[in-house]
Amino acid sequence: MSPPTVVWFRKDLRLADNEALFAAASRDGPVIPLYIFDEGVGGRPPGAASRWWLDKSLRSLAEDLNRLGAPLVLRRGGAAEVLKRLVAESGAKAVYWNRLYDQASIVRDTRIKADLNAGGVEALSFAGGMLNEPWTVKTGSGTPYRVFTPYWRAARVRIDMCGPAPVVKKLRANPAPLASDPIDAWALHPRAPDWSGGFAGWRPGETGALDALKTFLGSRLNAYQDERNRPDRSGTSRLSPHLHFGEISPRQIVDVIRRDEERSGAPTAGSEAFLREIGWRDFNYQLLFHASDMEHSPLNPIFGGFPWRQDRRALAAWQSGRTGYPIVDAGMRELWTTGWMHNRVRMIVASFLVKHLLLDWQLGERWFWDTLVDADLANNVAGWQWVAGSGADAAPYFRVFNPVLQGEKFDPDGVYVRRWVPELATAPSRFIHQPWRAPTAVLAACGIRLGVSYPEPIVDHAEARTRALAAYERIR
DNA sequence: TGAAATGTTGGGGCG
DNA sequence: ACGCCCCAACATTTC
Repeated sequence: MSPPTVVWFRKDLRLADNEALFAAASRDGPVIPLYIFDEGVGGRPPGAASRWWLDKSLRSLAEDLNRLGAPLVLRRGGAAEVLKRLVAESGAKAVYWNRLYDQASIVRDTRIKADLNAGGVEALSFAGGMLNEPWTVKTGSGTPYRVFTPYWRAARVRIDMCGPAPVVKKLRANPAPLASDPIDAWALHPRAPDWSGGFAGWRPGETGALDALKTFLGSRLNAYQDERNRPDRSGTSRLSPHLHFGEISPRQIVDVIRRDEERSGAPTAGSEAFLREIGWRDFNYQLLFHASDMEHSPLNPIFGGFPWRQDRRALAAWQSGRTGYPIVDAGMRELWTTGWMHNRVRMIVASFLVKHLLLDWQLGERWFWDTLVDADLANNVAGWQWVAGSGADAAPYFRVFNPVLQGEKFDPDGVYVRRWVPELATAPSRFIHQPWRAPTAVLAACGIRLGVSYPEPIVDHAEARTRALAAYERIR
């Protein structure tokens, strides 16, 4: 009997387009699928919303693997030690995994690979969940791209060369059963209190991911370019958490879109716009790969001296959706309730924290990390630095979103605001994004008491804008 | 993947 | 009829 191969699952909780799993399944011996819950080395621990998702995603993966014949082994602890022990227990001669690209994971995995190899165990890593790995797309002079558009021009043509790995249909189980933690023991699902009631719309796991993609392609892709900025409608793919956990890979998405295009003749504006968003994900990964300290410090060094304010009350108002700006508050409450926020609104609330409140983007980044089901180091860090103006290809600092205009433009009837800020549900559309401008009689007729049932704006937009521009002048 | 300030233009009211 | 002014509407520039 050939020795078993361990497949170490990380951010690739899927059976399709899983190179490591496919390679292991193609060998003679049994396959031991393993997931390690490692809260120590290997980057920051997942936030609360991510833990909620991980719980369901692992259960789904375990079911799928059972169906293929090889049960998922769950273990907790330092990855190096867990792997060493499992290899000894099982007599495995190979450990396969799909690569991660953040600094902490790279350091850990490199060491593990060397240790395993030194112990006579073959350690192999495979291309994971990107269209192009971070080091593959370079400018003519060999440096990484810092601006998205030229990056995408170069990356876009390369993605056509790679197709997804075949779906794994059958696995040979390890003859001897291996100990596995009961997943309940990891307490990933919140209790006392269980605040996850609003997460019920999600279906973590590979099946849920494929269904989400199918629904999106079938009904929303065509209009994506126009609808994706409308938080009052469901124009986005909602694939972000599935992508983060690797329940579906970008390559699968490209593949499905391409076959869709072949059927209809030509690429549509919708599919190109959507691909571009997947391209942003790759772009962010390669930014963080080439500048790993951007997790903690601004990519543009002049922002190191930025005069951020300290204001716990303002931060709390932002976090809890009580800034008095309806579109901001709606977004923050959608996030808190569902673990997700529409991308357009993410830009608005982020701009508000950084520019209107002059609070350090890292405070917002940490909050998103804890509350988003799709919290992803590269996307989160790059996104916040983009908004703050300190990142690569960033929005210029003087570009200050006006939350009233943004609301009127992208949520014209206030449908989104009414949904998430029920205190304002009866406000006339004219004033839904600026209730403080409504005549007293109008407010009274709707039962709104500013400062009582809904807050007054915690900052004045014009003043905040001037203050932000002045702060920028100080570091310029 | 903005907004606000400033500049320009052209139609219409009006003396 | 003519010029002046007002002010949308749009364009450009500045932050």
